[in-house]
Amino acid sequence: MPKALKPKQVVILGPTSSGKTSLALKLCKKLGGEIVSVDSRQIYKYMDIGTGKLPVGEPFEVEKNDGLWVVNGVKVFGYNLISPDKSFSAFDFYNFISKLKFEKPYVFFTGGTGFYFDVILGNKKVANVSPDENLRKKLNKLTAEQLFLKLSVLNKEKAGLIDKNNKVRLIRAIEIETGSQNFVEKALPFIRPSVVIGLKIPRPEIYKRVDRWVETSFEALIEETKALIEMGFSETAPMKGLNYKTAVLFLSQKLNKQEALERMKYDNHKYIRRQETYFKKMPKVSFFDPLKAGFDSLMLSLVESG
RNA sequence: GCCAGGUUCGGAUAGCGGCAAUUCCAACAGACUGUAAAUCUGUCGCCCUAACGGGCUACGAAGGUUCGAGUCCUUCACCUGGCA
Repeated sequence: MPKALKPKQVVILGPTSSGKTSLALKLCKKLGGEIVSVDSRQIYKYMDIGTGKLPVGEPFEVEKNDGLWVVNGVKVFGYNLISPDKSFSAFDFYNFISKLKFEKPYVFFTGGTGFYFDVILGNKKVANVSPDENLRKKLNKLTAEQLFLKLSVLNKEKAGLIDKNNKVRLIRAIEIETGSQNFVEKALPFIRPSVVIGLKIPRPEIYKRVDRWVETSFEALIEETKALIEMGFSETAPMKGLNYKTAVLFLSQKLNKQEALERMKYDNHKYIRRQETYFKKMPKVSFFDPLKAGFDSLMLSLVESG
């Protein structure tokens, strides 16, 4: 067994279809490295196609284990952690990666979930109050207005800052206030990357790329969704998210193929925009366009010197 | 040829005398402190103003009625359905 190395940490973030995984795999091959997927959907088992666990168009040799895939000999942590009916939070993700052991000189944290990055980088504070499903269910019956009122009574200051229309936010805020007497909110910095690479492709180009992905993955996605429904996961949260929700509508014949493809493309465009908005304000990110000439060698030298 | 229905902001749709005009999609901008591929917000004819606001141009075309017209009337053009 090699000694526990302190690997060099590199963050690669970018919207869907920007080529994060391809880049990370290339760099791992060249430099010796492992990958941690920072992605709130790739954690689910049985959801490989729709969450884009592997870049399309290239053949891969893959060994799939829970929590660890080996892709062309490169370890990828963070895939297949749980089944789609289980809930998983940013905090759970933090716990998962804080237990990982690395054996290579480099580790690439690559993904598209900005919030997860913020938590593991320590950019965002988290409170030590666990989710309370019963409370959430109860609160969910109230209107946003009622929730806001409730929060105002509990913590006026927080109520002043919160988005009054966002029930999800309001419920969590109330949960924190009522959940525990002595909660603390603290940042949990886990990684200190030497470089933070942001992938950014001009809109028309990246839209074209996802569109192509949607077209080529559609049939496989439908098969995957069918299997998920057969396993009894149709009512789970990830099935109501990007791509899968549209696949479900197609399978129940609420949309025809043309409509489903269009819907899926638009949803992905929207998602890309939301990701870009998030990444834009994250500190210390250097953005690069992977479509520009010399990108691969630029990345190589950046990572080595960083 | 006759009868009926339609033509509205990139697409679809509401509107039945006070309208720069509804809603959805697209597009664009943004929020996010244990659901984050989720959830939520704003803008969306042109021009001026820091803002309240103001000006201009617009609902197939041309006329008309009216203080005032997507909205009513007339004619024309195009599309759709029924009868010939």
